[in-house]
Amino acid sequence: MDAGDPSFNKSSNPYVTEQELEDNDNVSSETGAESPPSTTFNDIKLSPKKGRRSIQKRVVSVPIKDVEGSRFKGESAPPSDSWAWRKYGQKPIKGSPYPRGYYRCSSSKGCPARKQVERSHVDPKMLVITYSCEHNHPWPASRHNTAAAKQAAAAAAKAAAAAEASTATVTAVKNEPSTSQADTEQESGTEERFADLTEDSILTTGDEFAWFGEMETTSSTVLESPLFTERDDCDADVAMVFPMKEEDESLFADLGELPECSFVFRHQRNVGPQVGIC
DNA sequence: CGACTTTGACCTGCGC
DNA sequence: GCGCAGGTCAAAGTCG
Repeated sequence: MDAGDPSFNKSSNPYVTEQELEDNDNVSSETGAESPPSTTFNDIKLSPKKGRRSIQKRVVSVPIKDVEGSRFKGESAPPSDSWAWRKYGQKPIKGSPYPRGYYRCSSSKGCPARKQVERSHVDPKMLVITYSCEHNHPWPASRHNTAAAKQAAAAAAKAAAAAEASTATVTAVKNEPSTSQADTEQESGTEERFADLTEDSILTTGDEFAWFGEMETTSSTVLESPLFTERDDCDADVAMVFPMKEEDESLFADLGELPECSFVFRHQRNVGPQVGIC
């Protein structure tokens, strides 16, 4: 399945919403404008630019509290995900009071993945993360397979403890009575997203960009959130089911060996995130 | 000591 | 062609 397949545009994350983005400049404002207290994915398939090959992007917006427990307390602290990222630049963005941080995947040599992290200037409580990767480039082994990975994992472990409280941040959004329009929209939207979580919403195997979804779903905050136990939808195409921490270990072990093999994340009520392996 | 962040400089695309 | 803005590079400093 090609990354351009419509199914790619849907995420397994029940809290994912999708938006059509024309370009990067719209990313922060668009996602921030909506600023639902949920994760937002946007897939962007860019034409070759600057002599680069086709680049795919996915935009994720996360509540900034999710990352407060991490070591990054600056303007744009990236939430922990399952890969190692190395910051290689930061630039002030015109029209935004917050700088944008540029991160490169350091999970492996030659890793093409990059991400940009910035605060939404519309909603400073939201972080807008743009993942990008060259199309057709296999996703490398997770950071767990590298020395840096181990170091990062150690740091992540620390952050995880600190992030434990932040997990409740997301949870509270779902469980507490809505006090704002945004909350109301988010909650109703959640149900819609659940309903919309069909076959098409699965990041299918063979799609080297399934990791986009994976990255977010493996975010410690999101993964541990009871939000993902809300899903009540069990399909036979789920090959494997892991408790989150097990998933972390098993998934990454396999990833390094099967870069071409993507994973399908499903989130089911009372079960938690699920991983499908082709 | 290696990996990381910071930060100013440089490069490139785009609009005028 | 010029200037602007976004993106990247690379040296220096920091951290574990």
